Amino acid sequence: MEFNEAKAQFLQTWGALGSQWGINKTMAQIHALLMISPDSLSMEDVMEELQISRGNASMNLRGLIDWGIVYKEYKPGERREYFKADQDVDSLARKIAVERSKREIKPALRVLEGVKNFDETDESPEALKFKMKTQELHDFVNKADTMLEKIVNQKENWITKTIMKLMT
Amino acid sequence: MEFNEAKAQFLQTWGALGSQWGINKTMAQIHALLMISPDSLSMEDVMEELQISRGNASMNLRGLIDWGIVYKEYKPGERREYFKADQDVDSLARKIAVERSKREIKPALRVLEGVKNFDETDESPEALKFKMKTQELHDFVNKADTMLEKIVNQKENWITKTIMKLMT
DNA sequence: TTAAAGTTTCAGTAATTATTGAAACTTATT
DNA sequence: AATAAGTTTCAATAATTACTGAAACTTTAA
Repeated sequence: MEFNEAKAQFLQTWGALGSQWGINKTMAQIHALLMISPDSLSMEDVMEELQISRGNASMNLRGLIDWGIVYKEYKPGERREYFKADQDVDSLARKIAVERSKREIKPALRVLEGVKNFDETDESPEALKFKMKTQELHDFVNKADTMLEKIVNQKENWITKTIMKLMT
Repeated sequence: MEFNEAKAQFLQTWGALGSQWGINKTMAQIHALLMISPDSLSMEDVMEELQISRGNASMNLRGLIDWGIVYKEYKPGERREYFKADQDVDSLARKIAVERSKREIKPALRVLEGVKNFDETDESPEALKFKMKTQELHDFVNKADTMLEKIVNQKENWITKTIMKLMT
């Protein structure tokens, strides 16, 4: 296997993994590309490598910057912007976890809170079961979220550290 | 807020959460519906409640059974099949975690393994960086997967137990 | 062995999500 | 202040993914 083949397969796989985990394919691929590039890349470079349009590149680069995992870089004397991926895999994962908690888990928790005690007077079996189950789910999602926070808040190398703790 | 409103909102939210986490909306909604139902439901019931077609109901119920989180039930004397959700939220999450690891993480790991040592002789800066980064990512994904396994293998109430351990 | 009750499959269609490409906008340079 | 280099936006379109509905299939029971 030579370099370009390996690279294509990697970009492909990382893109697929991304879309399974809620990040769109192109965004994941751009990120992968920036991660393996020794130097930062211009938007043109990204468009060229991944064969995507300017609009697509622009939107997804912005998305990555919003996630806080890609930075703009300005080269002295150069007009155009260059992009660079956060090189630390741990910090990458930490940021993703924090963002997804904020964007998805926290809002869902709020809905569950609202819904679980909807009408104190309704004591039909359906209503009781509903209250019970939504309470349970709320507690569960809440615990999972708390766990995520704890894992993520170990300063560096959190995965290793957490595995260590779990080794008992 | 009265029951039906709360229920609709819950089904809605759980469906959205599902699709963000890689389970399709209808599948997540059927599952949610079965979880809050005091009795098991027939396919007709599910179709009726969620206003979906027979084909859709059939496929997604099968999907849920494949995930191992919904069971068929046969009522004595009755011809039709009834469906029932696993009632234990912990075991639900555990099964999802195990399945997703099997279906998505493990295959991605295999690709990363294949790709990270593609051509021993290529020592261009691009190739070196690529090797380094894919190695790093492989190690990371592998550790995350191991962590998931460890968390999941604590027999019951794994979230609570894991949080306890992390309390240090 | 036939009919009735129920379930599955899948081609066609609908809904959703991602992408393009060109125009509008911004910023720097002469 | 006009031009050039670069970036962003967004309506139109393409690609993907999910859903329908009817036909084919299976199982049970008369």
